[in-house]
Amino acid sequence: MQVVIDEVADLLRSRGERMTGPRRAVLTVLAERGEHLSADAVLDAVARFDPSVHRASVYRTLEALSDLGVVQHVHVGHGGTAYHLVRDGGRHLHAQCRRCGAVHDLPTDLLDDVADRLARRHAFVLDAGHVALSGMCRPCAKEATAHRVHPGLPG
Amino acid sequence: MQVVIDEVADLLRSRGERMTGPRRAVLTVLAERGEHLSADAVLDAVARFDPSVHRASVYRTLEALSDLGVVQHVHVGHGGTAYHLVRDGGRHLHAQCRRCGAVHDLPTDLLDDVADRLARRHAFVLDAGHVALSGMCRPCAKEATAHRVHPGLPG
DNA sequence: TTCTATGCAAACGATTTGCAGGGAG
DNA sequence: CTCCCTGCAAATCGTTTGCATAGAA
Repeated sequence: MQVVIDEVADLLRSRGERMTGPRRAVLTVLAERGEHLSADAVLDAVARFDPSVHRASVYRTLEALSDLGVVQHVHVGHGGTAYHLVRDGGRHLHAQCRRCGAVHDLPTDLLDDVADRLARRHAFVLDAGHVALSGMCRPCAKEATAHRVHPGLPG
Repeated sequence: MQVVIDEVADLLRSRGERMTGPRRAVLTVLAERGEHLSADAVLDAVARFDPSVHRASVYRTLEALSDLGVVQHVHVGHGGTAYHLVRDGGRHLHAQCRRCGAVHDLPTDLLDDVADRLARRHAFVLDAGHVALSGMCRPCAKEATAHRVHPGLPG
């Protein structure tokens, strides 16, 4: 984890930028929880060990780290954005459950065929990882079915 | 077009709801331009023949028509939402160019195989039409390449 | 010392809500 | 005559920006 911070620090300095407290904090949060976090979730986690870090700094840090290529963001349904460290595996795909909101990682090649078809028949160059596919994870799908009102019953 | 309005009016009344001026206006706009419109674009178009229709009513109307199943929305990158009438063909898919913002329609079956794989191997039930795939249309992809700074050139 | 990044507060754009009155059925 | 829908204004949510200053190199 310290390794991550040191590497990013070098990267920053090589561009005339700086490693600071808020940036260390954001990196730590993203590294410790391998998940996809909203800006707000990052802020919360950061605040837990340094409440003086300001909301705006979190946004600015996430942007700076994105420019560096260290962080990526995914657009998820309903206008949300999720951030995560770029892992060694490189770009991967995402699917978000519209019920519980969780973001799942998917293998990079899942949409390769679709990308081919899009390029060939629809003149469209797909950037598969930038927007999360939408749907429901199995547990939520089950619950949703269970809670659905049965035909014939009141309500 | 009048047909659309009459049908929706019946649907509304069958639920104890009402066909009103603003709702007629929104339906007309969505029917006349078969495109995917943002709430703001709908407002603009509506205002052209009835400026007294309020922004809030457009949002409320779009929501009401969505509940009816007459209108669908798609989430597009960067937090936008696009609305369109449900066409006879039923659910279709969308791809948005992240450069020019245009939303393209795609055949419904494009993601069938992917949906199968997701269900089988990743316990995820895909709702393919609800979020637009992201990428670039060919013209934009060409321009983006052309405008890219060449290595070795200043800038 | 220099110049980037920060905290703060205010601005922002898209969407939502409470309320009293207007109008569809 | 009812009660849903509307216009209006204010609130809300997530994000961005201008500014003076703290602090990294």
